[in-house]
Amino acid sequence: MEFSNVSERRATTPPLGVSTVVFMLRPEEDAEGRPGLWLPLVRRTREPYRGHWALPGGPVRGDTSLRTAAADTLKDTTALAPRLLEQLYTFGGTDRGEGQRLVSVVYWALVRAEDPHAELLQDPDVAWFPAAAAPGELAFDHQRILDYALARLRAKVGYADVAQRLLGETFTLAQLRAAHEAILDTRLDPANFRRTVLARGSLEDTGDVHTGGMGRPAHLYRAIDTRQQTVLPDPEGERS
Amino acid sequence: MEFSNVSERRATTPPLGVSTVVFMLRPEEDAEGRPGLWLPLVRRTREPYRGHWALPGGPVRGDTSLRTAAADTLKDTTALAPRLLEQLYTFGGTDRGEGQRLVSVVYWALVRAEDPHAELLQDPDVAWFPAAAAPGELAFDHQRILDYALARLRAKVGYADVAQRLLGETFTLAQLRAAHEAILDTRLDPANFRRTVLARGSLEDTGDVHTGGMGRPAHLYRAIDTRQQTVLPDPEGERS
DNA sequence: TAAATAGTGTCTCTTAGACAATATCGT
DNA sequence: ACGATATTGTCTAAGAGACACTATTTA
Repeated sequence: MEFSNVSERRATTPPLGVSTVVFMLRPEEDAEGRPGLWLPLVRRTREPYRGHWALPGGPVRGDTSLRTAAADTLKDTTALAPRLLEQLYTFGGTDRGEGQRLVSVVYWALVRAEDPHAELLQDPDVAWFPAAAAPGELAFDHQRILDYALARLRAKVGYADVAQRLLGETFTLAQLRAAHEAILDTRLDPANFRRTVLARGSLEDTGDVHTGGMGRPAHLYRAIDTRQQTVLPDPEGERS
Repeated sequence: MEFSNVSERRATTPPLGVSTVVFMLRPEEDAEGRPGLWLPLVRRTREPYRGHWALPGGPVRGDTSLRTAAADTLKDTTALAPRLLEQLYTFGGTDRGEGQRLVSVVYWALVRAEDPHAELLQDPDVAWFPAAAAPGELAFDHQRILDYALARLRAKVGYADVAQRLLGETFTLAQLRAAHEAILDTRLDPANFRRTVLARGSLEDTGDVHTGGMGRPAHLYRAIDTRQQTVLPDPEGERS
């Protein structure tokens, strides 16, 4: 962008980092037998906030885009490719905790619950936590960032086809509904949910059914990407 | 935020800048006698893109917040305090035009149409342009940024009380409707607009009427800030 | 008076939600 | 058969939009 108004640029450009709020649907049942939203956190090994949990992140180097930097830190922590990766907000207040100035471009991501747990549990400094009950006091302003990411996710799930990214290739409407319920922390009427989500036109009936469950078998659906976007896309998001 | 995963930070942190898309409602009538959306641009005096128009902006110094940096550049160009200043998006691709890498945190702002024109017109390198018809080829990726800002504004005017910030202390519903029409580039039904906007509960009838116009005098309304926010606020936005 | 704008009333259509009713599976 | 879940049907309430109608000013 270059600087249109100022003739000299001082050597005081603040350091720039990327952090990512990663959400995953943990299929293990919670108290009421329903899946829940979890996120990975990293324990800080240095001051400030040594020992506190923090969002995964890292510095931005001059030769990588912000989005790539976010994707890289995501791969480092979860070893998964994000099913959704969008920019959340850039935090650049002068006092975001313990003195030092840092500008953080924060992304949020959704990943599928496939295999990451094992290797993560080997590292005691990386762990998954319930999104609504982060452990103790998070480092810096990360609790506020997490709250904002959750609020954005909750808002977005109401009008965009987002929750599907938490699930596998095919899924029943009950599973998709469980994902919505985990995000919103409410119960949704199965009948109305079905109509609402089908009306969006982003689901395709595979014809197969999911048998083995409790009651009547449910049809399996697949996400189809609707090329005619109705919502504002991330301007630097993935091309397609 | 500090870096949780990476042990060393390279000295390659990209330079950081702020730019702002400023919208103003120009009361001078357009072809059909209606106000229009305008924005200020700055002519580049250096390479690259010398001579092209660009969004006003500047570097971020280590001791100012991003929001403050945006407000400062706004003051430099329009000499007005923004009635609304929100973060738009952070552009940080590796090739945003003509080589050099720059990360730009972009804000968008609304200002009232009061007095800025005079002093701006004295500077041939700062000028106002219709938002929908920016001059020639803008520098860098600024045309895309402008498009995105317009899209966001158009989306937001549908659910948030934003257009009022373009007007003065008191205004008629016809003036507010004209602002909406300028933003959306459509005509709105006066009757339905009245009901919709009054239902939001953010307007207060002053009791006074606006006389001197063509037909029946219209009541003057005032914006009241509804403390119970229903939309997601800018997380680093103004406290209140 | 006519023209113009402000403001009210009404009608239709769509959508969200509550909730009843039916369908089809495991046990 | 019974319990559980899937799926469909139906009813109501709220909101958006089209449009007729009334009210009050200037010319």
